[in-house]
Amino acid sequence: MNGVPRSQQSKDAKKSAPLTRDAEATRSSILDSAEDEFAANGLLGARTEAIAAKTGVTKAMIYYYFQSKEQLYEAVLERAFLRRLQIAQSINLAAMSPDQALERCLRELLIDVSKNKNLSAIFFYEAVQNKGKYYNKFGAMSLYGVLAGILEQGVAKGNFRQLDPMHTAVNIVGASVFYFCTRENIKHLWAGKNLLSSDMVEWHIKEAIELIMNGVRASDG
Amino acid sequence: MNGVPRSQQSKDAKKSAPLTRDAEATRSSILDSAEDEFAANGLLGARTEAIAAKTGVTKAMIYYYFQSKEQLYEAVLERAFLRRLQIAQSINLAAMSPDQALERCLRELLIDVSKNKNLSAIFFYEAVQNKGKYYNKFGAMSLYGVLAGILEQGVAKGNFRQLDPMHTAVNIVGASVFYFCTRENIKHLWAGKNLLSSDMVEWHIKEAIELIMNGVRASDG
DNA sequence: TCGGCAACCTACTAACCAGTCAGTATAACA
DNA sequence: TGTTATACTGACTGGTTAGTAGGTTGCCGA
Repeated sequence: MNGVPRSQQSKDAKKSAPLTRDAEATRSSILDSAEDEFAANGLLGARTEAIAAKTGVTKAMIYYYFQSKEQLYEAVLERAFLRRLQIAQSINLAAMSPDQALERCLRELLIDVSKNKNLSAIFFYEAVQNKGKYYNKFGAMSLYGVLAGILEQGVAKGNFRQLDPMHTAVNIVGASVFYFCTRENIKHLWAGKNLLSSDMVEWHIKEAIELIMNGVRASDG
Repeated sequence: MNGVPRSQQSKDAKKSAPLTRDAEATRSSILDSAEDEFAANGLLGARTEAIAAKTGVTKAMIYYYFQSKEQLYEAVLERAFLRRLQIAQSINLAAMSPDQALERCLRELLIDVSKNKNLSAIFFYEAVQNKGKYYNKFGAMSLYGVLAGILEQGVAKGNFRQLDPMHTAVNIVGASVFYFCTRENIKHLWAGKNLLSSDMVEWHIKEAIELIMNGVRASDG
């Protein structure tokens, strides 16, 4: 039974259990639990005791690895954004037409958000509750810049209709992530179905991309 | 100096001041302050002391008029949704074409959300943090039903392309309200401009409606 | 002009929560 | 086998917060 902390050994493990006395695994495990807690309740509403309990360690461990609740939150954001950034940078958008670039960019965003169930809620809490205070350190807003750039080029080349790139970029992100953010609220529209199941996610991606691509395309394109 | 509670008299009034010993005015004034506080921090993060201070009364008054923080929250939701419902019901959508009905519906929603600066944040917190627990009492989800109904008819009549009405309704709401929810985070995209100013709101409404109407319309329509 | 009640306040409690600290257990190495 | 660094714990503190008990003030009717 190596790999499970004493307080959780021989019990039903709640989450990815850290290795016994494995600093790196414990740290990572705290980050996992913290991500869940921050996604559910935001920085303000998150309880350090709840994070500790979910990890299977005592609250003191949080302060052993992270100096404060705030710094733990920043670490969660940083980890989530490094993942996103790696995905975004792996695509060579410059080589594509605006049409292809936008669709590829959207599909990548939607897949990423659907895979990491906490991403959309953390993103939203950070924007609404913290007003982007911690985000801006990680250059997270670059997504809008990338989208607006693609849209601007598309307008110039005549692929897209006369639209405002920045407003449209914001509205596109809204159309894409709203489904994930509010999934617990809207799921009864589909009779309580799990909106993160692969068929529902695929369906959303299809509908979102169709709405957006038709929405930006020039009518004579 | 009638109309101002003692604790706020001869001071700089912070908000809509209740009348002295005017129960109805005080109650309404508490609701105003509570709406601000809940919009900023959610049910969990809201502080009753902050609501009391903003109103210019003591915390005990909140419990005099409302039995608990939770019931105060429900009262705030109810008031906000009665306003929305009245607006929605004042339009005779049945008499319009799907195209007209959708555009009218969206314009009305966007104007409403832009006028009540708290609406989008309260909506968001309720959906994400409370998972719609309190919403559903007021049939607030009817918005999705109305939109999906219009879309379904539009598809049947051939005005709109082959789309899924429910998914599209959700994505449309996302494209419309995301701007308002995240306004404090995205405002630096417009050099810190106030995104609720009338020219910015009009611009957003124009861009959102164009994106959505083009997004749903049949290409041969 | 006075009695009663509705509106309002002061001062409190019990519970909670972020953060600390003194100390214990364990792995790894001498 | 003993020493040490580090992972880890339980029990605590100070500050905060939802909610309450009981007293005070001002209005209105008789």
